[in-house]
Amino acid sequence: MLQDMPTLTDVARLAGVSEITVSRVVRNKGPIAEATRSRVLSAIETLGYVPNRAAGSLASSGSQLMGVLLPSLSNIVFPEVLRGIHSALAATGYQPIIGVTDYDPAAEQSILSSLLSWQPAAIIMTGFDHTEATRRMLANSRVRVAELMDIDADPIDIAVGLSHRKAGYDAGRHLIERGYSRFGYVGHDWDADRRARLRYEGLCTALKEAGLALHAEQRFAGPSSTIAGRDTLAALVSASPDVDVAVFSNDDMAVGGFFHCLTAGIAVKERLALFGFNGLDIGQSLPLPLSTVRSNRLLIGKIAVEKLLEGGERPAEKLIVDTGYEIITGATA
Amino acid sequence: MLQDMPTLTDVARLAGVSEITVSRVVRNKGPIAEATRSRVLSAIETLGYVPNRAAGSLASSGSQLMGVLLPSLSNIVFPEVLRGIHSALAATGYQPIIGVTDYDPAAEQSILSSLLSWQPAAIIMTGFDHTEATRRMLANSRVRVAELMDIDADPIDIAVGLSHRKAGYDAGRHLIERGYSRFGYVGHDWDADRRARLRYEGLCTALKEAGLALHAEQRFAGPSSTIAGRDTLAALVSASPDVDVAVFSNDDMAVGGFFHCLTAGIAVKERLALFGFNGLDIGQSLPLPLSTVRSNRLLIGKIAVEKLLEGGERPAEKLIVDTGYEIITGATA
DNA sequence: CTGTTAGCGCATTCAT
DNA sequence: ATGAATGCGCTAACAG
Repeated sequence: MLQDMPTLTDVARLAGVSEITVSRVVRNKGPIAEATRSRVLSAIETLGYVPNRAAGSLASSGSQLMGVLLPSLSNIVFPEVLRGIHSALAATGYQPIIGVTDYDPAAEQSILSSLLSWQPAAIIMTGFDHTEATRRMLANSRVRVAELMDIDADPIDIAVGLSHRKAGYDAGRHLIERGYSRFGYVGHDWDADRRARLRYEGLCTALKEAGLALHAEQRFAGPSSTIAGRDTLAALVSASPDVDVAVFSNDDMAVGGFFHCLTAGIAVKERLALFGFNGLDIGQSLPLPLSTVRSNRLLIGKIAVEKLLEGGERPAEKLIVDTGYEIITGATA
Repeated sequence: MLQDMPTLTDVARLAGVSEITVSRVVRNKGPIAEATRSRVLSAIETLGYVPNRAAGSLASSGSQLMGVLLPSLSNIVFPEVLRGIHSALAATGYQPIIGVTDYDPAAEQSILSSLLSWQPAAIIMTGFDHTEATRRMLANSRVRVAELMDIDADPIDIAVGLSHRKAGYDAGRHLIERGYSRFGYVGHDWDADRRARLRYEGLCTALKEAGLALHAEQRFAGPSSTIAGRDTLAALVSASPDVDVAVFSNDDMAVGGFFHCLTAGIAVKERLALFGFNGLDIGQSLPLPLSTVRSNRLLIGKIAVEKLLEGGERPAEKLIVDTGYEIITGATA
């Protein structure tokens, strides 16, 4: 869509040097005499030259693009990961080129192919749920790949995240130690959100080990949201009024649950304890800070970028980075 | 970073046709016999061919990329705009390539130059606050540009958004009609967020016209957040206990204010009314749905893409699309 | 420290 | 409906 923009050749002519010299100045590569450099720089300035990266990318068979595949932008968690990615990228001159899969492996596959066609330096994906074709494309292209959020499975190359199963387990232990025994679970659709399910499984394991079991359970048949959490807790409480703690699939749901308690006049913690997952700001700004587990979304994005850019070729060894988590005691449990 | 990936030539050889025929099949362009098409398609399949868009872009001097410049990813509003952009793009085969400016025009300029180097089909930016160099680059490149969120100034090409000044004014009128008279304003840093300031100005105009003025005012010296809203309202109320309505710079701040009222035992609406801006889900899921103004973030992103892709060349006429807003009466004012 | 040569993979002419 | 020739703007590899 551009037009007769100035090219390397124009800059070179004006500066009285060869094209490759201009190229070197632009990329800060190779030794350049200060005098030439500044001559070139001023030529660039006066012409308003903007390099054409398509050409550069073609010539060097590589790009300064990093492909990012996110399942969704509706869940605040992924913009936060993207923010971490962006913060690590900012210093480097790389740009993220993003696609949204809507939790659909087939969509992921088609978007991946379209991202790969830009010869990205690396690919960042979410989770381990890929089609066979996706795996093949990744294998053929040999780009480095990071799979984020989760470390409960075997990665293609690099995994950065936390063990959701273990986080769920530890949350269960924590609550059991605090004396709760009649557990309710308030969840959302986990066909899409596989990690919520892993936390659920971890929780159940902890209960079983303590000779307990889930006392009640309600799952909203859609994505998580404050409103879903509010309504689903209402349903849970009306079906099983005697639960003493509600564990939510995440903080959004838990904040909604908190609102329900306010409305229904349920004394939070005294009569019903609430526990979330993620450690979002909104939960911590509640009149009673939410008891939850802090996951490090920014860090996950940041580390993924660092690790991807660190090495050159994809090594034989797979890499798993555990960004950990931390139980926030809070005031709701 | 790729390696010996198959190219058009390989596909052509395997299918027994010329390169250009393969190219035509890939791009669905020009007349192709069904027989050849399927032969080519299966060759593509067996080789696992992925087109190289850098080459395509170079040859055709255009790309299927849309540059998106966002001021921030921390404020939920911008991921939502991005979601609108993405939803409109999804059908088209375009990919967004994004940059985050942190509200800094100089950063915007450098990121823009880096985005332009990919020969994007169009550019989406936020607001009207650009450096001179930015304007020059945009003029030279001749790409179509949409400036989002705001329509209170003269756009380069297309503006999509709403009049924040008018929204602030209407909010003021609405509250005055409901009988409030001792207005407090709870804001955040508006050096960055120019639109918050426009709303503030609109509010002040409405007050002045009614023979009123702001009774009290507190501005948090940082970005908006629930916690900032909570603490800043606390400061406002302690300095001026007699305000009867608090107008917040946005919903995040207002939700924080609501939490403060809960904690401090202030009867919302009876003793102190609360009013926000944006119409976020979180505000509407409060025990008392927040009184606020709905801005249409998804729509803004969506329309921007549609308008950008609609025409070919940049026309002489500038285009301004008002996506409007709507006062949500809610229950907090 | 700087220049020469040769192509990267594809799309745009214009033919056939 | 298909093909041949040419070049997009840049960089790798080697010289010098």
